[in-house]
Amino acid sequence: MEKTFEPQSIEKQCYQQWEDAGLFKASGEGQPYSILLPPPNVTGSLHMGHGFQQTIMDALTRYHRMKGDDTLWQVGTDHAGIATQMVVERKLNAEGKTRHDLGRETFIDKIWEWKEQSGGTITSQMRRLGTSPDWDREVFTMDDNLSNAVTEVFVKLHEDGLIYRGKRLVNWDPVLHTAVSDLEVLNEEEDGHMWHMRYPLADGSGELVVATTRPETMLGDTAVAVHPEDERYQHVIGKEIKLPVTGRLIPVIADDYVDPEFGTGCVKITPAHDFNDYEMGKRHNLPMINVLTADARLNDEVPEQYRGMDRFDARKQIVGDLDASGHLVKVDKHKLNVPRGDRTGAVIEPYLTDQWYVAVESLAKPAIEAVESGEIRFIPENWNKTYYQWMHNIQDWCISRQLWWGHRIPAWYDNDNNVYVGRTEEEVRSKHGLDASVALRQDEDVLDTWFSSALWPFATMGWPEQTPELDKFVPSSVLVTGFDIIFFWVARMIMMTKKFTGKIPFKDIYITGLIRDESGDKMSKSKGNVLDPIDLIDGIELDALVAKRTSGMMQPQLAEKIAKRTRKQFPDGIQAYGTDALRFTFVSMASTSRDINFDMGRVEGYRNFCNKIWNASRFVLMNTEEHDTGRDGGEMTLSLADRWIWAKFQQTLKDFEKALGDYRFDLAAQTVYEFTWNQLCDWYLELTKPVLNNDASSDAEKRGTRHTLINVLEHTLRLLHPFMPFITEEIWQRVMPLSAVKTDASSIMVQPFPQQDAALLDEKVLNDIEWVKKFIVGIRNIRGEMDISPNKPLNALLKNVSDEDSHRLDAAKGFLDKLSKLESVTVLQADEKAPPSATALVGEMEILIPMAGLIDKDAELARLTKAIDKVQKDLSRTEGKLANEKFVSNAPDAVIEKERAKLEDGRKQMEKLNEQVETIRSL
RNA sequence: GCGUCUAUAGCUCAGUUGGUUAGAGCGCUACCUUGACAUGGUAGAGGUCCCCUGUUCGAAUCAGGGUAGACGCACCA
Repeated sequence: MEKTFEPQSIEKQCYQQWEDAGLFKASGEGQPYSILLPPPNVTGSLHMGHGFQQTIMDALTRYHRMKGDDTLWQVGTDHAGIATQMVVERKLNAEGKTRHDLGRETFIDKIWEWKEQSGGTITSQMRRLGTSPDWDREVFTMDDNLSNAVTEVFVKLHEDGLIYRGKRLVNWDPVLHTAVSDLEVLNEEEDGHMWHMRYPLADGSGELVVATTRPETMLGDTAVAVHPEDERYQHVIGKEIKLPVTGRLIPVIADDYVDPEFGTGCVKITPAHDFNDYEMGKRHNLPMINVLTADARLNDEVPEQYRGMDRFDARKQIVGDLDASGHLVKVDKHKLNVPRGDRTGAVIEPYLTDQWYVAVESLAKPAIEAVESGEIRFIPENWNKTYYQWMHNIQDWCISRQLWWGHRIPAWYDNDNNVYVGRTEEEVRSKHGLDASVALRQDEDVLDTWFSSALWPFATMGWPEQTPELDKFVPSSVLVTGFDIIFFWVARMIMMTKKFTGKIPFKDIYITGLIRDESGDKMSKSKGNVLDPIDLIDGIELDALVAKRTSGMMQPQLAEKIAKRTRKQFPDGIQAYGTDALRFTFVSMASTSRDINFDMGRVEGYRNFCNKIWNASRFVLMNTEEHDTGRDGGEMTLSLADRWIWAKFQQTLKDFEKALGDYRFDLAAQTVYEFTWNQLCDWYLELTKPVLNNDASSDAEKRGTRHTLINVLEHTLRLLHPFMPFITEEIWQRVMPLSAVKTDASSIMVQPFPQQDAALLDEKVLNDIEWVKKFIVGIRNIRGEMDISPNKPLNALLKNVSDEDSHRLDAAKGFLDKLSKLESVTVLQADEKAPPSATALVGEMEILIPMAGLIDKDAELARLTKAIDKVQKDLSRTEGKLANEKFVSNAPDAVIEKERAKLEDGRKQMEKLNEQVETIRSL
């Protein structure tokens, strides 16, 4: 094996072999276990969030596959209507064209072209990450079978009266020229103004002052409202206002909605351009005057001088005109929430249009119950509150989009605008008896992307066909996703899957945190703090990284700052850490917290961990290759250390599986890291040396230790495999032939996961080695603090040796001599006097290292004083507790027992330490 | 306005139903090229567990109230 681990040399080849061998497919045997990949944007590329979540999904998939489950990770991509259309449109714009220049058909062809060209990016990046979904089942939301499912669902919901078409106020994105759902609108507080305007009464008897943040909407005002009990305005209710600028007459109405305390207590009402006003308009049968065009210019409903003006230009103009005519009272600065489209950032306008809606109330009910009953479980649990809050207040879902890229709505209109819904035009014609003489045209709109995503759990399994997969893999075992799409996606999947299959879509919903940069900022292009998972795997030169972060920016003026920051943070670019290190970093960061600050230091640490595994394996192979490892039998004697490492392995395995069951990947990672590095490498490998490098060891002893070495490593590789697939595969291929494993299988990934075996968890052995460790550490400690070279052999004297100590000493003598470099160990008799020494305590046994010529008196005194302080501190606490009668009478016996033992222990230690101090002082 | 979350070492984070000497990684200090590994080893330093009050024999952990921050939903023109 190479001296250092070089991931890039093995990963790609390894993956290819797995995929070629068809190892990612469900086995068809065992309990079904399945995970749905949240379909990424087909033309997107992998970001840290994907890397994070997919690593988790892959770890679960690999784990369950090894456990023998019938494991399917269903993969696929999403057409991402708005996002994809925007990308292609932007490319067109760069050529000086718009989609309208091309026309619908040609434009859609262009998008398909773009999909062909860049559609493989994210799936090939997933392969770099080592993910193991069943690629043969990969689907795309616009594939025929998924599109059929979409149509089927639309038609059925329409038949059930749960999809309807209606003219309503919607959130309109004037850049995209489409309606968007409530969820796609972000409200942010921004600085704005409040304009106070004077509205004269038509009869000349006075005026009312109204205030607005959007003065241009006054052109569409159809009333002024006051509170019905507002004494100031009783006399004007029912009178008419002569609307400035337009001269239109509008009524003064009374409505509870008006807050008399706010402003003047008079509100201008614009039903066609404000959601609250719209409701009031309906209550009072007010006319609804739409004054805007689709791109938010003023339309022909307004006085001529404003027609065709952009809404914000018109705002200035109108304010100016009102001022000039004396209708402007004042302008105040005002903070307000501005609704913006989540894709475009454009200010959203409430806009009166015909759209398709899903009536969600009846769908929401079973979806809420599924979570309330515990059938579906959120992890962490508190997310169900977020879910309930939204579901209990859910509004009908506007599903039509005035886009071209997506599933076209299966509805047709005749020339009288009668609407017919059906799977095809033929079906519509035959169902409604419309012959060829009736011209039909299909609805121009497409469906919200999330409409098709909502069907993911069953559409990917072949629905509406009744397939075996539908039976087996619905519900799936766990959904791994971010909290940002609980409403967009998770809730809607639950509703749709319940409605169309009667089943829940998944049992567990594991909500991951959001990956942020090292200081907690969201990673974004404009902040220039984005990390590409592939760059962490392969490494990237500084210049290339800077170029990447500063190219294609929406705000090029930020480029310089970003370049500077990047050069400062990564003066040497980013090293190639390899996939396994990155994956281990991801799992180790997956705690319950909502934000995860990505720390490069962790990746480096886990790269070192990979290297550690690599080198430990080199050691094992060096000592087992061309040796008898007992693979084919032969007498074996296991050393204390051999039995101990198996016990430790079992402990680790148990903790690991518990953590994984709780979705605590961080704890699972920590457990295996601690075992591998601190137990296996730091102790066990060292403890094999006294056996293997000792001519006095018997063949059976050597065979036993070699057998343990190779097989514990083999087990550890399988334990680590779900998190670190590549390095474990690479090493396993060399280790397996020496181990007890006899298999035809070509890969570790289809080996069984290690089995828990309580019989190996030998408490006595665990305690014995703890004693050995304490012994060795005690001596190392003396060396460290006394400045005695680690190489200098020492003679140790032992005092106060119990029978147990004595047994342990016999069993572990070889370990002790070697690991703490002892020339001799002498047990002192009870009455024997010891020479002045440095001391370490192992329980009650004293290790004495005679000081003659070695040890500095003051240093030893200082060391002892420190030890005494520590013990004393503890002792006083314990004494205090036990002296407290309330403690003794209230605390559980076990706790009291523990404290008593501690007290006794502490006292004995104190005694020994004090004796030592006396001895040293008397020198 | 309603709801959720966070605060522990210089940094990034763990800490199970209340009982630990409050831990890990990175960083820091000293020593060590010992035949797996300097991407390493050994030993160490480093904490007012955000603040206050309470419950309790006992609180990082539970309750109440603050402070600072993050987020979601709904919003008064």
